[in-house]
Amino acid sequence: MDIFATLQEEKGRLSQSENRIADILLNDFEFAVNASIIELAGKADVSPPTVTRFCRRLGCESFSDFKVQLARTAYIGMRYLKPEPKSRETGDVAQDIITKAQNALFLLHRSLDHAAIEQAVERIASADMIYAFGSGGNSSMIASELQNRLFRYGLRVTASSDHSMQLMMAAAARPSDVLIGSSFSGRNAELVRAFTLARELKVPTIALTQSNSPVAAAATITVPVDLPEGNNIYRPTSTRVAYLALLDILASLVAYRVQPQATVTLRRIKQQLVTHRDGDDRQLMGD
Amino acid sequence: MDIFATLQEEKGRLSQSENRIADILLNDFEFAVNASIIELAGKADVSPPTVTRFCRRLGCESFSDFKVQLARTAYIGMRYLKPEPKSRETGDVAQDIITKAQNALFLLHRSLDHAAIEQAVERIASADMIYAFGSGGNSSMIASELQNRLFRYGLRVTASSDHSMQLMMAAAARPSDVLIGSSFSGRNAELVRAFTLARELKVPTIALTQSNSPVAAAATITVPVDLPEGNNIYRPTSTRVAYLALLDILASLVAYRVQPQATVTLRRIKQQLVTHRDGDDRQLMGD
DNA sequence: ACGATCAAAGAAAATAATTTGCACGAAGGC
DNA sequence: GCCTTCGTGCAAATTATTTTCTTTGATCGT
Repeated sequence: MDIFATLQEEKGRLSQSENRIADILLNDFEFAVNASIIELAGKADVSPPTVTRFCRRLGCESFSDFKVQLARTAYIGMRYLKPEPKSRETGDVAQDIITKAQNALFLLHRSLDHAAIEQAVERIASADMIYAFGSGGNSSMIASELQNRLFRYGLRVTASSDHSMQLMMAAAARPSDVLIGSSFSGRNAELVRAFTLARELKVPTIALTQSNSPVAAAATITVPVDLPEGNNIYRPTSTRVAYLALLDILASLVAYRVQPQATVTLRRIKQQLVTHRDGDDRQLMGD
Repeated sequence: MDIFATLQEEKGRLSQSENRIADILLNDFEFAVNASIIELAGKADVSPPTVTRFCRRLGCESFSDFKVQLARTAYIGMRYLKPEPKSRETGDVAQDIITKAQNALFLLHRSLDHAAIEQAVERIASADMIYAFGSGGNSSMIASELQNRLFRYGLRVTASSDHSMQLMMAAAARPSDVLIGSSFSGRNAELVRAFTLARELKVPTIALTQSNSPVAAAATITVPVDLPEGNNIYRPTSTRVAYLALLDILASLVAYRVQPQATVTLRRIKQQLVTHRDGDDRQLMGD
């Protein structure tokens, strides 16, 4: 499916020569994608047949198939290695932001934990009440977004970005409910406290956060999101885009799970909007 | 730079045979990217040399160069033509959402109106007060996100998703201020009303919305966002991701414009967070 | 209307790239 | 220590691609 993923897997089993080829792919990808098999072989100090065999090993039909696969994946996947943007021109800034966002999506996709997602979906879809917690701009957006998405499917949900409220809500929750908490850093101490309280009360909790973090440790189910961040403080957060995509995935799966209910509720909301001719109605639904 | 952009430009000047080749690229791109020159020529009912000439015309060195370029761009750009996702399996749903989001970013990037962005940035950076308006879940998120981003640079900004408040705020605004309104559909009547009022009061307005829409028409500056939407009502909104990226672009450019001020304010905010050891502090800043 | 001129496109030949088959040598197991 | 297996390169065979040359058909001026 994806060359670099395969390369990762096979890495250990590669021979010396094959490793030299792999190094070129990783280090001078631009060259690799444009080179002929002979040029590539020359640079790696191996014979062309070795390159062919290498391609086969990675699951490609032929060398040219390999190049196409490579070009495909890498347009997205390799840009991370590039340094900071060239200038402050509109075009460059835009390119940088867009590319990083696409990359974040790419990395998210590659690192998704399907089992965790399925567990989380199961819990959410069957909960009597859903509490969505998150603070600090980014995560509070995620929390309210969760509410925004889930209520449409006829689920009972509330969001809070207020630490004190979160604690009180956690105290009020029951084992048939679920707490979903988002923390980009995984170090939101207040959220950990709420999760710990929930655990004592046997209320299941779902964390959307970095793995190996305090928040992750405190949760029943962790859906991990592990992405590198850029270091330009003015330049934000391709991570946020990844979180939104993850939310979309979760919400879509939940929707499928509760479908009959969802269809009815959506119809009712739509009815409501059309009746009132709200300007943004199409978006609210087409969302 | 980008094969499909070039194809667009050259379109008119292509001969019959070359047009047949172009059609195959557009319609059966999967085939085109995997085929040899002979297969492609066969399918287009032309001779291999014609294909070579076609590639050259599009600015490529050779046929294989062409295939690489094609694979590169198209991994992102062409998936729109594909029908709905295959199943409701976690993996397929995830793939669909991620791909659509990446596509939205790709399309956004291609359609960005640099001039409009620069005008908007200029207005925002020099405004005495910024009012960010948006309603209905998606756009209200954009509005609060604008606030979340801009206050960090030491700008005076408030956000509202409340129609009545928006009208009142518009009435209170001055010509040295600016109103920024987001509407995914471009048909938010209340926002149009606020913009119209602002125009009477000579308060400049910036719309983030579809071009050729009522909201766009009512605004002083329109930063257009024109993207196709999927039609699965459970499946949301790669558009939102595009809006967020656009916001990032605007905010980053504004930040550069007001940099000295921004650095000071950011330092102060960070100080504040570190002092209070808020869990998510890194994110708030790394944002 | 006729011929000159030119662009477009294909056929065949030339070239280049890629793959296959085979043989050799080194590493590791018996 | 021998045999097996794997990795590798060489050379030949195959295949793909490009170049060159030629034909076709259209356009334009006389």
